[in-house]
Amino acid sequence: MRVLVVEDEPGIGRHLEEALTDAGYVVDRAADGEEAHFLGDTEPYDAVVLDLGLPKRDGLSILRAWRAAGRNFPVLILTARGSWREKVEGIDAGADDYLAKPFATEELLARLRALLRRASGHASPILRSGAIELDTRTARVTLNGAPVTLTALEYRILAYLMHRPGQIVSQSELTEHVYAQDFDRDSNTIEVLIGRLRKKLGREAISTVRGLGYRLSAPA
Amino acid sequence: MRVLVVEDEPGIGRHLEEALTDAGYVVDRAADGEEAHFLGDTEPYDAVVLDLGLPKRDGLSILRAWRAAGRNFPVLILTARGSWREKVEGIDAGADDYLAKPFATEELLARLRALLRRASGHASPILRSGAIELDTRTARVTLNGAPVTLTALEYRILAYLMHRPGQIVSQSELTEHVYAQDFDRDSNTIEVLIGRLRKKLGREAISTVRGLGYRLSAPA
DNA sequence: CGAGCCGTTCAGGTGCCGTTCAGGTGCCCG
DNA sequence: CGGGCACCTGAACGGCACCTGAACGGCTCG
Repeated sequence: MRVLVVEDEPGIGRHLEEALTDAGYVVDRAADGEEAHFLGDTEPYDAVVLDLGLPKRDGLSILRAWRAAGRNFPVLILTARGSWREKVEGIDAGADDYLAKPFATEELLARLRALLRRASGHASPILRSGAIELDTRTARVTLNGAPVTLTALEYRILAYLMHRPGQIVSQSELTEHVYAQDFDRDSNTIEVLIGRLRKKLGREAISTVRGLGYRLSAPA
Repeated sequence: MRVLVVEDEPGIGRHLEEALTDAGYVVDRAADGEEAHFLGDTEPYDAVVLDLGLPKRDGLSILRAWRAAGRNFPVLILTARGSWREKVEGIDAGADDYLAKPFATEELLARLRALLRRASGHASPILRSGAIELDTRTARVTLNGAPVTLTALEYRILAYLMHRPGQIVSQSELTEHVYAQDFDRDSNTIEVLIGRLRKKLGREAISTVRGLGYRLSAPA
């Protein structure tokens, strides 16, 4: 899952970046409004953490611009303590959740998980697909109840696929969501990793649709 | 386990701090309402001991604010003798237990252990994970019944891990809960201590999840 | 003041894993 | 039937996250 963090204050920003990276997300960071606007418009994020009160351009106006342009990733806004006016405006502008500063990092992680879950239409933090089960809270995967150990990248790829069960996911979509900006393109890393996932989860767990991409579970 | 003590009277405060530190907790201290509010909002405490009747800001309103913001660490409030009104209000505001002043230090420690235990979903004051057993009352650890002597920091790390069995705990999460505020970051102390724990408890007792953190007991 | 304990630092080592590469397989086209 | 393209696969590499042994230095206690 790839997340954009928009936060001008360096300290909080770095802290967020680290916490999210620790949690296994791919993180891009924007320190001012213009950069944020551009990145949110061009890169396919799975969620955005947006601080209001930025230099160069107000967070709310960026959010409205994104929504007007049809960008519909979930947005979690960070507001100053107790300023409920901002919360209301934020919700109206299209935010999905808000958190008052200062906040506990663990709470932000929990809410982010909830947003990602809701955005992909799941009710539970545990994703299931056939015999495969993935717990987004503990980053654990089991096959027929037996634990499977995955590497960090294998896990990210599987998690992305399981958020879109049955859908075809192209290789380029995968690389965009599993890596940060600027990633060398012509490489077959994804193919290798898909291969390793199949070895661990069973060949039929992931089917390939020639010319289009990959899909979870057999076409049957 | 990291605990916040909110107490304005210097004598009692120092006494509490010392007793809790002796018992192996990491203690932060707040002497007035504003500081307490801020710390509870920003730092990831495992429990809070909260005296009502503070300068600058009332304890109950702080508690309500924390709860409204979704902070759900267990809170033990200290009330004046026999003022059951405060107790009722405290429970309503989201306290988990109360203790009348003056109190016996032993009792406070016992109740705190109970709160921490409940918060992490354990029924017994004795935590078990495979062959390892940790008694939170006496701070004793045994491996296959044989006593193991741990240093203070080793014990804290192990206790935190055992409160979250099977979950991945990142290095930064460990430092946040095992040390007080402001701790020099780029250092490999945690790695060294994990290494020493493994030497005492068996290499497989703690498994490392590369890039994410550590976890108790092998995935098998 | 000296001894021992313990948390921390440092330097060097190890092994994992993301990546690359070379060659193979099977599908689709003519 | 043959060639080409998309994808697969086993092996190997190399960087970096993590490990480890040793030494340091602050602290407590006799």
